[in-house]
Amino acid sequence: MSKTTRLFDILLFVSAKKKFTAQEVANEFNLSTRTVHRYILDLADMGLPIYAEQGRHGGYTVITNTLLAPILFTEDEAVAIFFAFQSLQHYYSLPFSAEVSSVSTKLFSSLHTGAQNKVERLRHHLTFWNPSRMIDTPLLKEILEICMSGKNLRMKYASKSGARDKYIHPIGVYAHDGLWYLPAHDLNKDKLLLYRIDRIISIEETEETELHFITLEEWFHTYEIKKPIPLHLILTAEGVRQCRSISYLEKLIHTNEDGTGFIDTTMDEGELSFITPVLYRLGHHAKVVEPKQLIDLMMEKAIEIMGMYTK
Amino acid sequence: MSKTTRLFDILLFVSAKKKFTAQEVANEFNLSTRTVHRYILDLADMGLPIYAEQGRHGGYTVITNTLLAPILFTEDEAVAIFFAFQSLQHYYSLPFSAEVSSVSTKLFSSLHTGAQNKVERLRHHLTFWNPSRMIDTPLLKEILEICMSGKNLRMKYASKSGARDKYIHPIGVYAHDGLWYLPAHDLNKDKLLLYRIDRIISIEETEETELHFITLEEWFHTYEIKKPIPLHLILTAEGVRQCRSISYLEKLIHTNEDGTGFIDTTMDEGELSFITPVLYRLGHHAKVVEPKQLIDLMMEKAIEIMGMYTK
DNA sequence: TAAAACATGACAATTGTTGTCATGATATTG
DNA sequence: CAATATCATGACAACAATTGTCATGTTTTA
Repeated sequence: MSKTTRLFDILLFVSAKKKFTAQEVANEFNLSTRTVHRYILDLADMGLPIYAEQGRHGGYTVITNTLLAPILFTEDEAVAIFFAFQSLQHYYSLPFSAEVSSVSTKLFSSLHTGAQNKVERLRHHLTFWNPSRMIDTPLLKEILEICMSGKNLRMKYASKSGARDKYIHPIGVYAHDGLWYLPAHDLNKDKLLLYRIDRIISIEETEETELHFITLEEWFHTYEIKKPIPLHLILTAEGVRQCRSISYLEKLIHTNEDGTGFIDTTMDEGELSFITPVLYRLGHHAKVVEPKQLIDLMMEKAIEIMGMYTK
Repeated sequence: MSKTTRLFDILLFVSAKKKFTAQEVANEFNLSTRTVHRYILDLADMGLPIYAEQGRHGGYTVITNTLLAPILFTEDEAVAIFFAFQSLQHYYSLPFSAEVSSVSTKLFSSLHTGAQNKVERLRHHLTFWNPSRMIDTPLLKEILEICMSGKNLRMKYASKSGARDKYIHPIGVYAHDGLWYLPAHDLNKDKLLLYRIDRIISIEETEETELHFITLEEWFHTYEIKKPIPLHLILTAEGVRQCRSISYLEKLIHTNEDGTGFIDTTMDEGELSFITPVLYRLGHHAKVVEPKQLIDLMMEKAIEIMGMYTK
């Protein structure tokens, strides 16, 4: 085996072990301790942050986190990583903010000047934008930990009606539009609900549970209709155009030859509150045929608004 | 210099040069051609995709993109890259889709089994969600190129009133909520406008221009009020709560001791169309005091809706 | 056919690596 | 304080790897 390969093997071995003696490495790799000392000098020269403690119970200690085998990237790949991180930049809270900047620095400095310029130029013309929020989500990391541990959670939550105590089994966390959400099984109400993590005031971890709950992936793909109600809309040509930009509706549009269209599907009653403002904005470009409830909600709102501004 | 270092130097040299002869490398690094041949064999063994053409004008050719010096990452950094890419996963179109999967594979396979499991577990509990769109944006890459070249652009654009020819100077592209946008200077109307890239039907590049336009960064930070109008809202406690989730308004909220609040600011007339549906949804939780125009728009909408559903 | 390139083998000269032994420094333990 | 376990470093011979030179091919093209 070549010296280089062996050196990297030792690098991985010691960086995983964090603390070790020369003798241990010598045994593991069948080398003399003298050679191990020489190797460690080489690794230190290569920049591995390692220090030695002398005397009985002494030994070497590696400071960094566990290292990975060196990876060769192409320039294009480095650029992709760069912009992937850029897309996270707008988040006020992230589970791994330190890593984002350390990786960016490593990559950027390993690019030659020409490529660095190219990245800089790209940065002036390409962005992944998210609303930059001022809302802090201090409990994010802790809640993610609890999700992974499979434990239940008692928390104080700032709901519509004030601070409430909740007892839940968290499924996972996800970010959307600059905010962090927590889908969870409410153990008091026995149903799946969605919480905003920034609205969680305090938490109190509890025991592990035996019960199996769905995963986050399943949560996203579960589209459970509990109380099915019909949704039937008639769209003008402009209505079709606008609905195509609404991810929730775009897959449901049927288009006529003249450019107008319609939507005829079944939805869950719970979605009414989401769809009402959408249809509100569409105005006469989307006429609701069914359900009656939706028409009523829109009328109510219209009356509410009119009542506010007419004497 | 150790063989390894030299080998990597040569790797970087040849991967940047793409096509070269053994003699060139021998001169560059002061080696005999025999040794260079041996080195190239080593690199090929290490997996560098390289092939040789024999005969006069022959030489070696490296197939991949330019490679970077090998980079050592920590496990945590690898995980961060993973999830950064995950956040891009929902985009139907990306300027660098191939790289995303190649990097993910490289990183994942370099993790040891324990860490692979950890990533898998994290994946079940952490997601960056974006609406997954079905809208294709085939011209994205080309338009990004044109942005970077500084050229003007003639295009056919599917606007509200049908396909229109536009003559613009593109500033840059950005993604938001699963869609790609193009801020650009309209050279006919002489003002900054925002286009949806998926609505661009065809493009036709034109000459470079001398004029200086703003960068994408500046575009995001420019908040130009052309026709200032006042915005004065009175919020209930629930209105305050809801406004805090609207990134556009959250910074403007003033809160009273009892939990209610108000917004008193100046905005541009152009923002009226954006803010009307927002206030509509807030209903009686946000009462508009000023401007009159906004009240009128809301009343109009309310009348439009009422007219649709009353005989 | 000559020239320019890759391909590969043999071999001696040179260079690099390793283990052994030796010596020293430093910290801990009984 | 002496014994012990650890790092640190030097010298040197045995061994292993690398390199350059020379030789002999092959392939392609002007």
